[in-house]
Amino acid sequence: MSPRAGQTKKRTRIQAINEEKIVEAALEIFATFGFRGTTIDQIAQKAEMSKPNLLYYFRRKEDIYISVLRRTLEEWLTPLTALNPKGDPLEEISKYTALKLEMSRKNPTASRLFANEILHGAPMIEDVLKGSLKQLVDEKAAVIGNWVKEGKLAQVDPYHLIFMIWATTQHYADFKVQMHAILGKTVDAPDYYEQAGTTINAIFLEGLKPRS
Amino acid sequence: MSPRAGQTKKRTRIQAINEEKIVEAALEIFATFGFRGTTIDQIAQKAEMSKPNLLYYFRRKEDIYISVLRRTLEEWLTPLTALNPKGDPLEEISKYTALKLEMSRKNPTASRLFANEILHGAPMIEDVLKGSLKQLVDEKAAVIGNWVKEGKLAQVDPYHLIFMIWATTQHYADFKVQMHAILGKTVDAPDYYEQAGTTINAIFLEGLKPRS
DNA sequence: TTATTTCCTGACCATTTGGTCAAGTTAACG
DNA sequence: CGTTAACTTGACCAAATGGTCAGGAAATAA
Repeated sequence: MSPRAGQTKKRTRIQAINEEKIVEAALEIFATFGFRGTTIDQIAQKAEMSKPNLLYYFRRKEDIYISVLRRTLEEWLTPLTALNPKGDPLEEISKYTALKLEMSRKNPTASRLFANEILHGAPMIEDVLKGSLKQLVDEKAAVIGNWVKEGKLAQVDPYHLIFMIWATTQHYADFKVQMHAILGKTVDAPDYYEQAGTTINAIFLEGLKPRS
Repeated sequence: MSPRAGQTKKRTRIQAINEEKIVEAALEIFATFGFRGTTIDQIAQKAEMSKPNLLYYFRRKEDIYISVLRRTLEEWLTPLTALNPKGDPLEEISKYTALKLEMSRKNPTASRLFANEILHGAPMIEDVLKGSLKQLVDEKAAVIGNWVKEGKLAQVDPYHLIFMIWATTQHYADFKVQMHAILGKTVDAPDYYEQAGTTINAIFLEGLKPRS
């Protein structure tokens, strides 16, 4: 019988190994070529496995994609969870921003996969977005809203602020190619992300107005 | 003989009309499904034209795509051109940001098309990015750099600032679906983009630190 | 009007690709 | 060791899709 990945049916050793191999290979391919642009053969090849064998673990291409997406999404949202209502507001936001930027640097593939899905209307994860994601964001937006009310932050809309942080940091993963084209090899320099972080942080905290 | 779109061969009346119809239809389809995800049939249907007829004007799918991309890219970069070295720095940047946000609102399709291309490695427009785009950005980054030197702006890296502006504003087009999922119907509210603009501007100018 | 060029279409083709299946191989377990 | 269940594969299929082509319809020019 087929193992039906994702079920709780007592996974075999080989099953665990192979599913892991497939999902890992699929992440990179999907992120690069998108869902339609990816062929099962490509994934199979990268996972060092025959196509029928791959399809033994995941019955449909869509199943692999969803599996990869869910795993990525989970990882992707972790930093926001860490935003601490009891911490210092400016510091918390700085930390969160730095963490997101760090993720864009270390795992741009995940960011691109996610961006691609959203860009195409998020057909596979609409429910997650409207469910757990919305819930988490609502919660953290409330925290930020309180900080604003208490006068610990400038008067800004919490949701738009969160969007701004996402946009700014993920841009370094999603639009890497463009940055590379504009800046030349600088992008690979070790201090590139450091400089990005400094600039982002400066603007988020102090804004562009010069202080004398 | 085939008309070979893009050539300077004395375009007929019908040719002009149909090429326009095709490119316009293609923009929306490509932006929604990506290059690989789009079928010629889809474009033909949207352009109210048979597939062979469409292929009479554009020999290959790629030709349509490139045509759409180039046209979009050009429009997309116009606002940056308007950044005036002799204007007031903060005002110029505010204006530019507002303009980009406005474009994201009015023409999200173009933004998504572009984002999609970059995300997939920009295989078709690498030369443009490294050419005219780089040139333009270099020029404007120098302008901003001067403002910083003159003490009219806070100490920030001009390139990263430009990236931040792009990221923040385009996010409203590219990640619209996600925002919609999180905020509910609010996204369609008339004051939604106004609120976005206010927040973005406030942060870019003043930062998050509360001022008493 | 007539000749010529441009435009348009149905039918067709080759390739790609998601997915199946019967049969063989390997691992696990008693 | 033997039996059973899990795993693997080559061969195959149907549908989708990019693209061609010969010939007909419509403009346009003479």
